[in-house]
This record gives sequence, structure tokens and C-alpha cells, in this order.
Amino acid sequence: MSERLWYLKRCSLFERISADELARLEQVSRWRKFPRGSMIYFPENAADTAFVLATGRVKLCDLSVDGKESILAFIEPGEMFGELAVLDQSPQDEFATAVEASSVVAIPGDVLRRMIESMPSVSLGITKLIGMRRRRIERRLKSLLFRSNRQRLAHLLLDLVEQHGRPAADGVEIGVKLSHQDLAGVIGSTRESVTLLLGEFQNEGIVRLGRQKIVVLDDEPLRTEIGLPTKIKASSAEPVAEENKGDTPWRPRYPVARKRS
Amino acid sequence: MSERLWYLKRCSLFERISADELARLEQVSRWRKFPRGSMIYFPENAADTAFVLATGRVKLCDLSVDGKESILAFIEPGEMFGELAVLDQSPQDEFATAVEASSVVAIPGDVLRRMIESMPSVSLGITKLIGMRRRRIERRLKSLLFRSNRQRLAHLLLDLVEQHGRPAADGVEIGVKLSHQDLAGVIGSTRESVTLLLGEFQNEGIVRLGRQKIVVLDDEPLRTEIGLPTKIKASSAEPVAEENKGDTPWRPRYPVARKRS
DNA sequence: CGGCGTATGTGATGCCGCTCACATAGCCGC
DNA sequence: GCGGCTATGTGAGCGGCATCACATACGCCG
Repeated sequence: MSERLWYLKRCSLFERISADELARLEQVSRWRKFPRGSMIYFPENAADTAFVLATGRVKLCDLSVDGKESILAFIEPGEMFGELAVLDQSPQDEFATAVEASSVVAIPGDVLRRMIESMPSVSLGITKLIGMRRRRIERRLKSLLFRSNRQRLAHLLLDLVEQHGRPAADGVEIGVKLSHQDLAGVIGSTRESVTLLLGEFQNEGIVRLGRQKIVVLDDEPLRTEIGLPTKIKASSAEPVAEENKGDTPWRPRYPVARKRS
Repeated sequence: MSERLWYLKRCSLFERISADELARLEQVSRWRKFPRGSMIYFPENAADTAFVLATGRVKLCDLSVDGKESILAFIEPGEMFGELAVLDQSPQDEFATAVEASSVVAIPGDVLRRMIESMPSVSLGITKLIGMRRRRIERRLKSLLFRSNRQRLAHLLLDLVEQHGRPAADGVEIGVKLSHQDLAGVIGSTRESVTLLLGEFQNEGIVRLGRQKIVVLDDEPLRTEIGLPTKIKASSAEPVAEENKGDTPWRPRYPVARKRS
């Protein structure tokens, strides 16, 4: 069995298709490697291609006019990316960068489209995949609106723990090399602010910092920072945050106003 | 032909399915009306149902802990919404509100899932629909990161003109009744700031304001506001426009050199 | 091992935009 | 019309955070 085939099988999208279909897919797909920091696709380079990440880490970015880099998502092995480009011809202004040395399987757009139309399981899988991404990004959107930098960063750390966390000695380590600049690109802040806030978190015993490494020691303060789902009546009345009946135990500390000591 | 059937046919998703399939869909769907301001579905109310808006306007919202309302999207007649809830069982914390008196067709989740699995055209349509929404929301995310309130509002106005614009005597009128509070909920700002900025736009001759009404007289300044005319091409010290020859990944000087002059 | 470039840390300064506290104006039901 | 509601307008005050300008630490590579 070829290496490429093995990686394709690892992608949950293709786990239920027949062996010969998989072999055929492997024949028409291409295998490419990218060193750390290189571009996998460009905005103009609207190659009609979807990718499956085999090894490494990839980030999907976007450059604004003033040169600031927004990071839309991180991709980890087994995930597909660039799949929207094969569905419609909308101008893609995002690009993908290998955060670490990565290898990807490139699937031509027509092949993927044929699979979608002929194989219901693939079709449903793609739909769910795109839907999951949409949910994730909607969640991120909500986490950015109306929230302070500190809350955004807390939210981001929780997301990173959930998506890329790996157990460490004293907590959960985030398994992606991320500079403060990268983190700022995700939450729409600046490098300096992120440095400052992470320092605060460390002083408060919430995280332990290393070079391009973050270990979350205690995620409970981060959760309270954001405000756990509290049911609020739809009226415009003042949301007095008590009346927390049910299974979510949380202490209603100061919701928004945050002052560092 | 029943009224409901007519509205279902108007939904692009079902325009290509056979007449008897459509009739069957009409039988299992339900027809419901909602007065202005009423809730169509709640967060807890995880009814396994997708909706097609027949008449009126609907907004998809989300309440944060401090009572602020984020608006995720506006839905117009013929569009489907709530479709993600039928694909996975992720906890939905958003809710839908009728901005105007609305009538919707409710499609049970199992029916929609069966249609997705058995009818490729519906499946592909759903996938494209969700993908389009994802693109839209990714675009909005980027329009919020790193941008001032004024830029966000400019971006929002352009989006509204594009999606809900109708020609007026002296410009394009936004065809949805929106309070400044609503606008603030979309761009993550406050009611007062929106009032202020809209006043500025009016003084500059960009828009004309009425009660819950906005007419965009000239969208060019709005485009400039965002940064469309400043074609970023390699004029600055931005190394992104590096030539990439063919398949060989180019050597990474540095992932993305962020430099501000 | 010494040099260079990136990653991180820290302070001063200024302004955008949120908060709070009002005033005014249309709309609607009775 | 009258009272109440929602939508809009306006100002004072200030806090968060972006910006700028540095210093330091760590890693890579000759």
C-alpha cells in the first residue's frame, strides 16, 4: 500500500468508500510536500483543487490592505481544506501556509465533484465538514463581537486546547507552534497586547509559557472569563446573572469589567 | 396548487426535483406564520427541523452573557435556514426572530436527510448553500478583524445594498427595516456609535437617512473606506507577490513578513 | 563561537469607541 | 389627543488598546 493511500484512508471523508474507488482516487491525486513557511495555494492561484493534509500543520490566512494577517483556521492532519474552491468559482482571496513542514494530497476538483455526485456518503461527509467549519467560524465570530481582548484570548486558548491539545505533565499543551503574532492574527489584536495578556495569565497561574509553547494549567478561569452559557430572557431587562439552576456550576464573577492588579 | 407548494418551488434548492417528489415534500412539511418580533426557534428548542422562508424577513441572532445581541445573518424569502441543526446534533445556541411578519415552511429533519441521501441535486444544493454561507461569514469575520467602527459600518452597508438593495429615486434603498441597534449588533458596536457614524455619512452625502430606512446615494466612498481602490499589488515592501514557478515549493524566507512603513 | 534574525518583554503616549446620562421625535393603541 | 413606547440624536468622561520605540532572550547557521 502506498503512503499516499494510507493517508487518504485516514481522512474520515473517505473511510467508507470502496477499496477500488479509493485506489482510483489515489491514482488521480497528487502528492506534494511543503517546507515550513511555504505557501500551498495563493489567492490568484485558483487551482481547481482540494487538499487533504497528511502531515504537518497548515494555516488558512488572509492579508488585509495594511498588511495585517487574519488567520481563518488551522488545519491538522486528516483534515481537508480548500474544498470550497471546487464547489463554486467565487474569487478566493485567502491563502494557505504550512506552519510546519507538511505533506498534502491534492485532489483535482472534477474528481471530487464526481465523487460528490455519485457517492452519497462522500456527499454527506463534505456537507457535514463544511457545516462544521461554518459552525466553528460562527462561534468565533460571536467570540469576537462585543468582547475584550482578554476574553478573546481566553476563548482562543480554550479552542486551541480543544482542537490541538495534548496532555502534558502539569496541564494541557497546545500542540501547535504559535507565535504571539499568530495569536494576534486570530483574535484581531496586536502582538504586544497578546504578550501582555499571556503574561497576566501566567502570573495568575492559568498558563505556563515557553518559546512558542503554551501549557494551559487550569482552564476553569478561562471559562469563567468568557461567561458560561447562562439562559437570559429575551426582554431588554438587566441580566442579573444569578438563577443558575441546573448542571453548570460556575461562580458569577465580574462579567466584563476587568482590571489587572 | 397550494400556496405552500408555490413557495417551496421558489426555493432554488428544490427547483430541479420532480413534481411528485415536490408534492410529497409538500405533504410532510408544515406551514407556519409568525408575527413581527416573535421567535421562530429557540436555542433549547432543538427541533429537528429546517425552514424555508416564504414571506417576510428573519434574523438569526445570538445573545451574549451581558445581554448584547449578535446578529449572524438576515434571511430573505426563498432562503433556507436552520439547516445545520438537521445535519448534526451540536448544541445550537442561536435563535431566529421574525423581523417582519413572516411565514415559513418547516421541513422535518428526517425528510431533508432522506432527500440529501437520495437526490444528488438536493445534496449538492445544500452543500453549496452551506458553503456560500460559510464564505459570507468568513468574509464578515475578516471585515471585523483589525477594522475601525467606521470601516465595519461601511462594509455592512455595502453588504446590505448587495443583498437587500432596491432601487430608489436618488440611490439604492436598503430593503430591510433595521434600527441602529440592529446594525450595531451586526458589526459588534454600540447603538450610539452607529448613530454617530451614520450621521457622518449623511453629512458627507453618502447616505440619506429616514426612520429605519437608509438610502445609499453613493457607494464609492464606502468602497474607498474599506480599501478596495488601494490595489495592494507589489508596490510596497510586501514580499507576497513573489513568483512561484510551477510545482516546486519556493524557499521560505519568512512565512509572512509583516511590515508597516 | 559570534552574528543575525526572530520571539518575547515593557513602557509612554494618544485616540477610538464604550458607557452613562440625557433630549427629541415619530408611531401606536386607547 | 394623550400617554407610552421605540427610534434617534448629542455630549462628557475615560478606559482599553493600538502605536511607537525600545530592550532582551533564544535559535539557527556560517
